[in-house]
Amino acid sequence: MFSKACEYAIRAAIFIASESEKDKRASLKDIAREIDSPEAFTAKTLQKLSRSGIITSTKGAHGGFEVKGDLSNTIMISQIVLAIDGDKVYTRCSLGLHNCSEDHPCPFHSRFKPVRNGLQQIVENTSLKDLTSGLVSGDTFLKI
Amino acid sequence: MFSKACEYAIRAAIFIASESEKDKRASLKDIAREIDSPEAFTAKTLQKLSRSGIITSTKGAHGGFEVKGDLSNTIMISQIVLAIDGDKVYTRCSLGLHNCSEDHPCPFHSRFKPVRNGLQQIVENTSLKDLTSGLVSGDTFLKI
DNA sequence: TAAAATAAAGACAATTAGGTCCTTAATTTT
DNA sequence: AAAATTAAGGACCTAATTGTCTTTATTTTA
Repeated sequence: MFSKACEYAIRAAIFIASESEKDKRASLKDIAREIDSPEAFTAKTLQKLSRSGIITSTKGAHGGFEVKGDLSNTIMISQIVLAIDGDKVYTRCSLGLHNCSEDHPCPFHSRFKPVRNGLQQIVENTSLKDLTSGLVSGDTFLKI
Repeated sequence: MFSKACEYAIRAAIFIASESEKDKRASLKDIAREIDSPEAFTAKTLQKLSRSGIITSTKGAHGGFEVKGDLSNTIMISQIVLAIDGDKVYTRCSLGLHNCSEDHPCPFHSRFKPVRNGLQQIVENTSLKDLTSGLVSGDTFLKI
């Protein structure tokens, strides 16, 4: 579904947002520990999120990553997915046809469409903040 | 979503079923041509389908692959997916947690569940025959 | 100003997925 | 019986993804 990089990115973003709510920056080391991900690889995906403007990074002592302002309310999960995996999750044909469309559908097209659209709706309508609150309340988890 | 191998398997099965309806066997060469897939690689996935009992194969001149009896009515797409990709499409956590469950959910769990279940329902309730009829009638396509 | 702490960046390595090739086995046709 | 046709199987190759390591740049603290 999502690539590993994207999975790490979403989990990392949730952790970073939860720290940002406490006005703390999250260091790469802390992130990797809290989401149980490979540090250097996670760094790469965080760089992409940073370049996409979803998070900001600061070097030096007490540096790290943060979500600026109360932005976590307006950042949608779809933005993270788009930054890392592109839009292929929503657009790709389930049977791998290159030109699958309403006009030229694969045999599975009409049945698969609701699933794909459902996924798209959910990632577009779920904010980073939505996912952060469950973590903060202790109802959801980022590792194991 | 599905692996390439699984995409080819589903497309191949649909073509084979459409030929079986005409009491013809489909040769590997024909299959690869009709679904526009790499021949040798497709052969591997057809071997898996064959070992799983979903299709049967016959060697020698005028041999090839077929769907026996009127089985294409009782073969569900889920069986093909299971034979090639296993059940991870329905079971895997969207954020990659190893033990994600109702008791220990990832932040995306509750939102993602309907999508995953929707997919499962669709592949379990769609038969090979369902997908074959659109092809036979010319309404759906297996390539490009 | 020097040292420490941190992210950025690029080169590299390992793993997995996707794909090819060649030989063998089985069946049919001649 | 010999030749032709087809799938099976194994070894191999390639590309993409995932992951590591080392150096550099930036910032803060001592």
